[in-house]
Amino acid sequence: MGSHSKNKNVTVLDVAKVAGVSKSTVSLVLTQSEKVSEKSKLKVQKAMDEIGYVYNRDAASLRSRRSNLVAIVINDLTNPYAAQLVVGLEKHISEMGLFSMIVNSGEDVERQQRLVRNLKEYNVVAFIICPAPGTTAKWTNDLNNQGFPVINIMREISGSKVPTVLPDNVNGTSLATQHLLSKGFRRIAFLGGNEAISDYHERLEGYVSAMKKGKVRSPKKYQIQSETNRHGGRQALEKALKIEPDLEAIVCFSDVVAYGAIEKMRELGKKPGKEIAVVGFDDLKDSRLMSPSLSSVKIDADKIGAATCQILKKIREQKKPRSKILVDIELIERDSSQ
Amino acid sequence: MGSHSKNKNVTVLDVAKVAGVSKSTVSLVLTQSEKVSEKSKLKVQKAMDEIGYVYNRDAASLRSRRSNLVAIVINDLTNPYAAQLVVGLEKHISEMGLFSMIVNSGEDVERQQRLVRNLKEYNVVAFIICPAPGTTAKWTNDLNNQGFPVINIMREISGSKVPTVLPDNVNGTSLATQHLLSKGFRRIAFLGGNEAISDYHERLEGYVSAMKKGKVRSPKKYQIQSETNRHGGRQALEKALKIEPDLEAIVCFSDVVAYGAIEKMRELGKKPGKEIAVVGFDDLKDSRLMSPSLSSVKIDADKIGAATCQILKKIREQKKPRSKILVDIELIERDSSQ
DNA sequence: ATATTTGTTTGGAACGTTCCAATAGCTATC
DNA sequence: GATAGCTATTGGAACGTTCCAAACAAATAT
Repeated sequence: MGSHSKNKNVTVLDVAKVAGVSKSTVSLVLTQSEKVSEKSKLKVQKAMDEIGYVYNRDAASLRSRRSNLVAIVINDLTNPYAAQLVVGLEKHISEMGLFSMIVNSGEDVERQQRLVRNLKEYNVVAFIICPAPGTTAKWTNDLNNQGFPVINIMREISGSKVPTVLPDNVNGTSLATQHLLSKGFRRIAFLGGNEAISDYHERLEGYVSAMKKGKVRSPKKYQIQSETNRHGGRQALEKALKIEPDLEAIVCFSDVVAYGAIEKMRELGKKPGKEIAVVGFDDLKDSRLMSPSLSSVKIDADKIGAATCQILKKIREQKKPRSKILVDIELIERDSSQ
Repeated sequence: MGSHSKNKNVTVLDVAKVAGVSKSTVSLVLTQSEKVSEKSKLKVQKAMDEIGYVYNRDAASLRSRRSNLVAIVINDLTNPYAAQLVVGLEKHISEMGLFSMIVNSGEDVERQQRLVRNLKEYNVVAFIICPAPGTTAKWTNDLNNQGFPVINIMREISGSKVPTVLPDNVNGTSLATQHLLSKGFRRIAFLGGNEAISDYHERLEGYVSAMKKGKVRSPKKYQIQSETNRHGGRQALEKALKIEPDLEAIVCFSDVVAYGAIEKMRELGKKPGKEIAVVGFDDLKDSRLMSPSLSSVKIDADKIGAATCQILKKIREQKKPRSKILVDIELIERDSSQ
């Protein structure tokens, strides 16, 4: 039966006493200083194990005026790509010796604002934000000017001065569209997404420019907006088929939208990949394994994480980071677009 | 142009000076004490706005020996139900005036251990853990005895003394199976899940007992384990049809497994809901909107969150919490099982 | 008028760490 | 053998808050 009491904590002083050194030496060990002898280091570590010492980050952070917390403010945890992204970010952040504080804005600007206000109180190293729709440049800039480094990811805020990490959206849908054109498809629609988010405009632009470059007719009505979830995909496909019964292929705003569209095709008796070719965006884990396997534009969450941490490193070194990193994408051709 | 400097922070002393009160009074306002006059309170709040004061939780937490952080250690953020669960938990936790620290073990015990070791350093109020397979009772008990309250959710650890919140798994699959039996199906298989996790055993038990109660043959070979993702569902269904070509219905370990199974059916030319009835578990948001809409056993993430916080409240009040809360489930009948 | 109660406000100490400047213990140099 | 130049170690102060016991102010009771 262990002790439930929290009356008296084990502190560096206790460690110091047991190890036979001063508290300062213990502190040097804790901060992994170079200038502590191997002998002292071992003594201290042994003492810590022995008496069950737990480092108190509150005290450390208070005194040193820097924490090891990085805030990740994600737009929607229940979106599978967002979840994948968080995992990728977390990995790189922890490799930097930092700890991620993940919060979910749920695409709600006010909630986002509230969360960030709270997170400031923890003295976080930086805010990594995938901004909710409606986030203003002023807000991100103000936050930055208050001394909190901000990095925007996935979505761009026009006028914002904070460094931003983005996938090469334009190139992504452009490659996807070119791929479909090269397979001989002509009546190609763009499904899903909505104007409130910057990536919609970029992905749409890639599609439009590729169609133009291919000299293929692409009327406005081929651009069908929807919610960026499965249900949105279903609705968008239904609408698309009403507008263009001879639809040959679709470029989707995201894999999730593609999933919905494929479901709807089946419901309407159209064979996905056979009668209507499909390319998604994100390349979720499931896309490789479904049937037909889904062609998709892969955004490597690991690369996004790496790029974000590259900026984070610069910031910690007090150097000026690159203001924008475009992470390259890759078109993965699978059965849904043959 | 704001100041980038962090040389000198604005503290309670500055607020006190501006408000014309003592730092102690400012502190009382910050901790929302009853015994500060309305007049002082307003003066202090005005002063805080005026000079842009940011509360320093490190200092507060250090002095008061209690933080407002609750650790949520989730098994797999990329699992859609887990993400939904986190959102439900977060809501209730924030309603208690606490802040969630979400970390992802990725079903890896060692990573889980490392994360918890780190989180201890933040002096968290409690650990809410959906334990990775392989988590031992000793580990959770030790953690608890060290003075860190632990609450297990979704998965039970036999021999563990920590309070646990679970959905009524047995009843869930039992209802699902009874429902299929009442529709006249007889050759009903149980698909997905694996023995490393406690909920598998419970869900399997519900199915087995309902089949027995219905006096319907249910050989061991009707129980087909798999990974608990989409791909696992696909494989499980394929295997099931090899073993029993005249399969009439399936009870799935989770909705995600059901999604995979449904995909595979389509690939093999079997109509889900028409030729093979399907019931899932979790009731993900998508399940309502897909086609055919998926019957499922709903675990209300909000209820799990509420039950967990009920325990958390008891713990904070130093009272003994209930050692186990069984959250009721609900069978949602939709088109996939008519 | 004085004593008592009630309710607010207050300065000093404390939380557990890191920072800093000073010191001690070396070794190498002259 | 004295001095300089390292390197490793050290005690005291500081970070910004809350706790505590004491002081004060206002209202009520005697």
